[in-house]
Amino acid sequence: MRITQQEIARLANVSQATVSRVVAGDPRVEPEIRERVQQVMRQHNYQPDVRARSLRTRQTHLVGLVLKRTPEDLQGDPFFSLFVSEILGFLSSTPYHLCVDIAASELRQEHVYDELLRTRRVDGVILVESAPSDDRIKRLQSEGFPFVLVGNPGASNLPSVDNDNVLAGRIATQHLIDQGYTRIGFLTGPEGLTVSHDRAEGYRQAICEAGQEPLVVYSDFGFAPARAAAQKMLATHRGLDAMVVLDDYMAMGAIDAAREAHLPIPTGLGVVGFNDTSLCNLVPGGLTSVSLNIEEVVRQACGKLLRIIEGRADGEEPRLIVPSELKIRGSSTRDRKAAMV
Amino acid sequence: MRITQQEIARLANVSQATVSRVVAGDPRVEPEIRERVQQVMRQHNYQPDVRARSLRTRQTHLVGLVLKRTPEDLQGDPFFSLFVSEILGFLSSTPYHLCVDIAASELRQEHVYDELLRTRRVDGVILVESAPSDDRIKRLQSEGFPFVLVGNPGASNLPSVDNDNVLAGRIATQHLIDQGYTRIGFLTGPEGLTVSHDRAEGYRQAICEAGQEPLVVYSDFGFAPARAAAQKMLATHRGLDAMVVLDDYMAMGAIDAAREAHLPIPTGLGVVGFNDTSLCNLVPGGLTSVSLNIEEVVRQACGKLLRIIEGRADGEEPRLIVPSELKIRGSSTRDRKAAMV
DNA sequence: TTGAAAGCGTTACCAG
DNA sequence: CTGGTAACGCTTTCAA
Repeated sequence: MRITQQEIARLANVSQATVSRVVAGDPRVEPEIRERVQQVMRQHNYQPDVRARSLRTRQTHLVGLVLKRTPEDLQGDPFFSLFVSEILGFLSSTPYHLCVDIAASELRQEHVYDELLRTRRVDGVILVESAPSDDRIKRLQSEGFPFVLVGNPGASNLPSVDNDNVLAGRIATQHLIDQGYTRIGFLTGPEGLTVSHDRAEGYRQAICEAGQEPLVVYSDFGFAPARAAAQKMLATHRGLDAMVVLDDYMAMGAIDAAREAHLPIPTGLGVVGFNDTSLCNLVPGGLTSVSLNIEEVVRQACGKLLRIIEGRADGEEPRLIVPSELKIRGSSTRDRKAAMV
Repeated sequence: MRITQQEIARLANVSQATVSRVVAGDPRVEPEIRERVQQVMRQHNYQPDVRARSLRTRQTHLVGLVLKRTPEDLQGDPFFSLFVSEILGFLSSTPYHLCVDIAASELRQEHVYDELLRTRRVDGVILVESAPSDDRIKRLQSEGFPFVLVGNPGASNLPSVDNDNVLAGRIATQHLIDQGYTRIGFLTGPEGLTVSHDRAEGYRQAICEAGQEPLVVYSDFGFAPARAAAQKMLATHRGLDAMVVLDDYMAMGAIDAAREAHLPIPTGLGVVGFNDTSLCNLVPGGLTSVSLNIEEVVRQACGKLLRIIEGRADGEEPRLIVPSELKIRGSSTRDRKAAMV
């Protein structure tokens, strides 16, 4: 059994309360006594039991991240790595830790929700990829549980950090129009997700302003589904000469489909992705991508969550928008003629 | 404040002890009473406070994963996604959760170690990429703290799940030899890591048996460092016609370096990676890779850890080896002549 | 400045 | 089968 304050107290000939004060750095302790207690603590390598402390202080110093995807969907997705590693980086300079959970099915969602929040396992949660009508959000709100949304401001005024996805979709599309592409499709994610919808909306705006015909195709996340969807798009719509794709990973799928269809990139097919992940440098000439500054988004989201948890988020504007930025590479620049395949 | 057993007891006109029994599913409760209590619990959506429970039972149902890399190193690395998502998948069917931490510097390591283990925040830890002489391991052992090593059996008899990395290195190398490559280099990870060393050892064995000259180059993890190292290798050793690379992600860097050096793959340069990640399908013709069956490794490691935590690992063989398997694709098959670049 | 003691919400033991 | 009660290890009043 681990050594307790009680033990330390006995060994240092003081009361357990005094040991607690020394641990807490309470100034109301005679320097001499403090020294004696610290000595004993060091000697026995004492560390306070975080479970007992949690029970008293009602804080676990744990933040939860609940992912809605299946393990399979997560596997090769660099967005996930980026997201998690950025959270870890942020938290490593705070007293908080990260508790990750995965809950693909509705049933699991419910369960994880209960297990994480209602049992008070974590102090707050970061939610990603939640639909605007997400049930969890209502429950979170009604329970007054600290949370922050990433990527889904929706219409309401919930604490969230997001990109202007409509604008991001616009930027990507406008860039392709400016490069002279005339039949531009949009390959997006599953229906019902705000990201999918918003970026498609921006795409529509730009396309319509340019007097072109919009074409939006929904697909599941991931390389293979995107590839299949892109194959179908290319087969069905022969004139297609460019694609905006919901994320870089899916864009890799589209690029693979183009190769199979013997369409050189960017001359035969222009491609723009989102997230500006490390995947972009993996395709010859590079993949043009709209950087959403995820690092910044995550940092802001974590900061906001901790402030909410600690009650320091008083007059703070709940919604925050982090600007996007187009990173132009070979996959969309016709003049460069950086052929691949 | 969340509702407690005390409250439930009052509302159901029973003692708090009885409520506890109902929660625990103790059979020694009058069915009628049980029903009444459950009714009240449902009504108020009662969930036991995990912090109080942890304090009593001395179990947090949390397993820790401590990563030694920096957030930057983690970013685009699909091995990390794979690893974590597999753990999550496994744990989601158990009552355990995952607590991830990152600790790049020695100082942080020490700190995270204390914070996670000595404070009893988690029930056990999964260690990856630890050097064989890792200080943490000794401490873990002397404290009797449950842990399992992944990827580093070293010489000792610690609980671990691993691949036979020497064999994996051999397989990869032998394959290139069989394909007729005659000047094969090995681009490995940082020095001092068992994986780096073991795979290089297998490489050396195969190379020497074939009467070729070994060439091992160390590099940091990640795309960019690997690319830089590969560039240097290709510049310094002109005859080089194939490379075994420590992981797929780094192999992507090597492939990029080859493209810059105008070496077509696989005719100009044969490449074999490790891990068989989704990256392999991202290069035209595919990247040949030694699958380490990470999914299986992770599953075994998690299972073993939980057994150790729960004291069910009695006579169990501590070390476990999961077999590797070569996945042949275009990047190493000369006959196919699937040129890229 | 220090100590005694009251919880925090459970589990588990011991009587009845 | 049920209720009372003592921990679990800590923080935080309240007196001294």
